[in-house]
Amino acid sequence: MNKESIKVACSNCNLRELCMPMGLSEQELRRVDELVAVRRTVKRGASLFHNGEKFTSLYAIRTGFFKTTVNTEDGRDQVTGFQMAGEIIGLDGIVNELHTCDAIALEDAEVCVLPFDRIEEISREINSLQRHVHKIMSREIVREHGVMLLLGSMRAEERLAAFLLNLVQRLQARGFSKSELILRMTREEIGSYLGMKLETVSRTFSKFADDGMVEVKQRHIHICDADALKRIVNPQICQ
Amino acid sequence: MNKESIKVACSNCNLRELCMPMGLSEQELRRVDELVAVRRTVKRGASLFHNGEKFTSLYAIRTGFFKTTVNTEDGRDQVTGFQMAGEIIGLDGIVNELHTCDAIALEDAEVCVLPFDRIEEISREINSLQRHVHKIMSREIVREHGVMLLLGSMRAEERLAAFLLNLVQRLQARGFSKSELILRMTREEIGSYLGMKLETVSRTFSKFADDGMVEVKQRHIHICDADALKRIVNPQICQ
DNA sequence: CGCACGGTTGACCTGTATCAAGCCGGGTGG
DNA sequence: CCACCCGGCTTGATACAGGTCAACCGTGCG
Repeated sequence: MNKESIKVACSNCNLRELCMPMGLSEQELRRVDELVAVRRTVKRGASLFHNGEKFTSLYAIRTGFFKTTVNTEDGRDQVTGFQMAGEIIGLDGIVNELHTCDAIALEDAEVCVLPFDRIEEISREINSLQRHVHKIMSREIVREHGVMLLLGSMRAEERLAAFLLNLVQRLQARGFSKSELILRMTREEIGSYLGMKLETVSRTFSKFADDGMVEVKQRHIHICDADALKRIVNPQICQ
Repeated sequence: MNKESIKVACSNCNLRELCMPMGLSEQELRRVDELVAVRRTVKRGASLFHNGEKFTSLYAIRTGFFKTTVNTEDGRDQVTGFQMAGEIIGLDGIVNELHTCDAIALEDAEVCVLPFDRIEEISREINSLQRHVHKIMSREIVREHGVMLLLGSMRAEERLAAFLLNLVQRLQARGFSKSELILRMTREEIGSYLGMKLETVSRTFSKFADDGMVEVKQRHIHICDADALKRIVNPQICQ
């Protein structure tokens, strides 16, 4: 476990518009800067927190890429999400002050540690921060509704197409290409997230490639025809 | 849409320990009582809110039983949860100030309307209420992780067994029998929630009945052997 | 009473899992 | 620097859980 005490300021972080509410005054910004205690680096493959660990803080991802997984006592496990820069992890820990999932870095990562009692304290004073915290939690609930829809009612091709479109859309919002991406996770992790086996993930990639929708070269994905993928997810609408 | 203005007090509601934080002072309790504007009754089959409607309030269920569903433009829909007395619905609406799912009453119901800006206002003053709101949202996130695990990695029998055990456990917490229950939803709604077809739900019920684990008579379910159900969900642990 | 909706059951089909073999590419050690 | 190894990926053959389609039943309501 690697902890470093690099003091940082949200006020001049380039991810601010992802983590923080808009339209704070100078004074409020300074108040929020106090919130971020330290940054912490997490090496690829290491965990940010584990199921059962005491919850104290949320984490804002500055760089890197994470997966979160829940696991049953009998060894089954399920990837519940993939998180990238600007996203917040750890919300699951609030209820029982224990984390209920593992957060594992899929590449070397750096996170801002946000002690939760400080968040609560400051959000009592700054209304827009309070609202922001509520929105972040609500957004996570809505995201999970989407995953439930995917797992409950889509077939393999639809799931993978939806997954790729979602990833590329989030990357695009961060200034990356909307047609080129590098997967940070294995086929098995994708499969776990999408409720399918790694072989099925692989076959479905191959099928998409055969149909000329994507080019797949290991973890390098080029999306040639995003509309075709959209039509797979939602056949009715896209003619 | 049925709206009634019955003024009520949380402070002497018998569901208080489900909706409200513990250990409030007299004065705080009075403050919280101001929160609940009105109650609203919802007839069986009617909606409390719809996808796309403006979000203003959360709802605490006083009596009755709801389902929430998300739907795609192309007509697919997915039940994301079943809610009973003491539970809070509407959290999905906070992010975009629009509801993103439908809440439908499965039997005549009564809810307390909790205007969200009042919740935010009062939770700035009462720390334990603030913490309580955060916990409710976090609990919903954790619940959905559980559903993702179910949908992503369990087989039909495991899903239905987990579903029954969850329902009966929540009913028991409300003072009902731990072996007897009446399903408020159709086989199709159960199937949607569990990511399986209604025929499979029906067959799986029949199989459980053949194996002597439950007695099924339409929507009346008697759980004869809860341990056997637990063993289905989690074979490793329960020998 | 009869209709309609929800539920059950059967026969058959298909999508995905499973099992197995082989490939590719990157990192390590000689 | 090259050879080897190993983890991750692909592909094929086969199996099976659950989906689909269809017929029928039961029950509660108008």
